[in-house]
Amino acid sequence: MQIIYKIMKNESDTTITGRITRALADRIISGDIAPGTKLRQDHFAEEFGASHVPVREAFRRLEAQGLVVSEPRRGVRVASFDIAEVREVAEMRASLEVLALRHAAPHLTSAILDEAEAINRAGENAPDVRAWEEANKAFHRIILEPCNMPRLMATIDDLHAASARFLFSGFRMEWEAPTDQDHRAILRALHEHQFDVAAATLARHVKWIGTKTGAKRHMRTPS
Amino acid sequence: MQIIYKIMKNESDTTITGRITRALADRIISGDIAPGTKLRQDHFAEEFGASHVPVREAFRRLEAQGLVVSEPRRGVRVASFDIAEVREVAEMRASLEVLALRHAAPHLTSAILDEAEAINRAGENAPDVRAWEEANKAFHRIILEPCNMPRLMATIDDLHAASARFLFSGFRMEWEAPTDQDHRAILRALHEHQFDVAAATLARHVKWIGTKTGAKRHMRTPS
DNA sequence: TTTTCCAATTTTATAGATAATTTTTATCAT
DNA sequence: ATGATAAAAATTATCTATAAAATTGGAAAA
Repeated sequence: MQIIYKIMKNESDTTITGRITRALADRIISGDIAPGTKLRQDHFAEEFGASHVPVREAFRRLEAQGLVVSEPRRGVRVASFDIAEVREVAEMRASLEVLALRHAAPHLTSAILDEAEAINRAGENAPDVRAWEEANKAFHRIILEPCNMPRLMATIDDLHAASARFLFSGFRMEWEAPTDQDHRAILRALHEHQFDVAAATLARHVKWIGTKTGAKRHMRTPS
Repeated sequence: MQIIYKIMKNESDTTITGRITRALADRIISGDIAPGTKLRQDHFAEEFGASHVPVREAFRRLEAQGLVVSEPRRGVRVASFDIAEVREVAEMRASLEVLALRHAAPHLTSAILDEAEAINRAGENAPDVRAWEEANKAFHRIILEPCNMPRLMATIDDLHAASARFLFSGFRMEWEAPTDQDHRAILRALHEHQFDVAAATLARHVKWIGTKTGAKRHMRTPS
């Protein structure tokens, strides 16, 4: 999967396929398009004023990210998920983010940690889930990025996208910005060079998000 | 990256895109097509007696697996790799395979362990690297699969493919089938329900493969 | 000789058209 | 009514054609 290093950057806007990929990913993650919905290529071709070829290519990328599933000759539909997958993604994130943190730790400057703290504060004041998730992603990314492992980061990004889906599906209405104790604890540990503590906290944090988020309802194909 | 659950099965042969994807992946992994080689869509379209549209879709899948890199409007080329990436993939594998093993452990029957042992023996008698790698992959897969985490397994599969590339590139000529002590140690630990020992051995084993394999030469774009 | 620039060629990206398959709908028999 | 069946419609997969961009090769200038 997922390894589409460039897609997260602006290179995707160069090509029609890129624009479509981004737009569809956004809608799927935000829950705008429900799990199980079948995605017709002509429909989106028309919507984006394009032919269906770039739409199909976008589908392939989304498939690689695990956002849609594709059955040959039967089209693609938005990937559905259940508690098991929520936990699976959380566990994968925990493992990989800890790995990233271990490698990033030596390169973490206090400038970076300060910025992380700023991002964290922004998250705590976020007006809605969407903004909070944005800050949350940014927080994780800024402290992990210095690991200098592009493939690892790409995989983590994909997992974040999956996590975000669960988050938006579960918390949609009854949500308020929490003060993120875990993030603070992680930063404190990093400041004091207690990398094992930081890693352990990060792992617990990510797994907790997993259970907290998806436990409420299953998002299954509407039958 | 990577999450193309179906591709490993036979579903890929249903469609032209699938056949092309499989064929190209095989050639890239085996080193048949060198890193950095630019892949022209028309060329493969002609070779496979198809148009370039399915070729492009195959490219997108390969891109997701990290086997090719694509620059908009400039085509795709076989992904090159260096020591850093070899180590990166090894570390990711170590983390994720340990995770998988932890979840698989409770479901490991002695029947499964016996089969794993048989596969291991087959690997030790393998006539060439290719056969050894096949057995190696099968060994890892059979003890991890019971974790029942499809996304995790798909990611691990992609990482295995990357590892195989390094293996084939580094050991091409001077190779002979080793008796795999690590595999045996892992099985022994699993038999005795010493899961932590098994996990630790697995992690060390995977990382060792990483260093041993890729250390010899860099595969960079021929300039 | 080297460099720069422009045209010719190649290659990618997208569109439009066609074939093949699946899904739906309507009809008929039980 | 219910279920099976077949024709019709819709949809996917692929092909052929066209447009746009990049690469190449060579000519002109320094």
